[in-house]
Amino acid sequence: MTTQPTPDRILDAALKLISEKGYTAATTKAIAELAGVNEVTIFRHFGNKRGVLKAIVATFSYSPLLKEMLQKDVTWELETDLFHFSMEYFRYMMSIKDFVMISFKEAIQFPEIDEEIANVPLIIKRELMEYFSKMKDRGKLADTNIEATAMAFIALNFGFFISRARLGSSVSQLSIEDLLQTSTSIFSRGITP
Amino acid sequence: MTTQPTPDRILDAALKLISEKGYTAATTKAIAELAGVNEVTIFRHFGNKRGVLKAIVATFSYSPLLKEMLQKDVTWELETDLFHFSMEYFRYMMSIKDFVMISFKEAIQFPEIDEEIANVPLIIKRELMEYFSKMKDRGKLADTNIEATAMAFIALNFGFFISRARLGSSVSQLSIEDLLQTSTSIFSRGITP
DNA sequence: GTAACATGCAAGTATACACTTACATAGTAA
DNA sequence: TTACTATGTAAGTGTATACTTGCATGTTAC
Repeated sequence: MTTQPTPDRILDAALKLISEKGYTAATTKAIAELAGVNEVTIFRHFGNKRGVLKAIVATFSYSPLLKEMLQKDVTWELETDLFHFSMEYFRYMMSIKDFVMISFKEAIQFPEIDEEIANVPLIIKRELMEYFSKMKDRGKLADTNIEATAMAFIALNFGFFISRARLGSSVSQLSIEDLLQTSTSIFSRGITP
Repeated sequence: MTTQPTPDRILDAALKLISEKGYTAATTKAIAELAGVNEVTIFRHFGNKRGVLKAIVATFSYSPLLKEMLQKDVTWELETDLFHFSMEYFRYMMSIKDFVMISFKEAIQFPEIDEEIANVPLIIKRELMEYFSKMKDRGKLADTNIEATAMAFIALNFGFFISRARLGSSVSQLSIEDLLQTSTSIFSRGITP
């Protein structure tokens, strides 16, 4: 059994507690306890509490991974691509779920976090619009406003993610796969010429 | 100029500060200052800080208003109804925006709030499913899974609301009306037989 | 073996916070 | 007037929090 290095354990614990309780309510004492280290160790590594948050933000900083992910495996078959995109998007967002939750809680007090998260939909919007443009050129897309179409698709997937992340499956027992299957089917039908 | 009664002013100030900073970071001192009252007055009215939150939750308690709103002005013309629904939903959510934000921040620490908010999609889902069922009977709906369809439509609208509430129009300059027009058009096209 | 380093432990400081108490004051109702 | 109610003011209490300091201990690198 390999133990994680101390700073990592601290960041993991902080991520969990801050995403659950918010920055102010997540005390350094509780973070230290959860990480299994002494409270002073936190200050030795990160200077002060804010330094811990800054380190968390740094680990989530925008990576080209997202853009890459979106461009991978394109088949130029509308429903296939939209479903694939939705699944990838959902997986990606779930992987940064705790960070998204922090950004919801601390957006006003820590604008740096907000910027980091607000970037995601912007990147996705650009990629989607490019994809839709090309599909239009190929005659595979009805004559709709491309930006609005992209925004609608983003809203749809974002909505699914937030519902699951916040409410779990209490609203609907259906699996994400089923839900995304249906939604992308409806959506692609709605924008097919 | 009529001044609001003291308890109301306190609740308004608390709603604003807690929705911005979260429960722990919104101090009673700051709430009192914003409300223009003395700090002790808060405790005289609400006992303790938690009492303030409880009072806020009470004012947002589920009213039959939402259900009523959803059943009003149904024309049994798919696109018209969906657009009307989306606009009403958006307006309603915006009116309780601060409360939704609090529920995002304090869900784990105050389950009562969570229940209150988690109710909204449940009610809407039920109403939407009933509407879709009837549309199916009238032969105006393609043969899709009704629950998944309702969930997709909810996710779509929820996504738009959260985007606006959190990110404003930084992601897209298009007006909500335009966005909802496009999205409902796509959606209704996608589920029309 | 020894020096450097990371961590634990114990104790402490200053501050901010929720909340209390006692008293003064102004407005309202009988 | 009198009595009551709502609020302000001033002063305080106990606690929790972020953060510091000094010293002990164990591990690693050479």
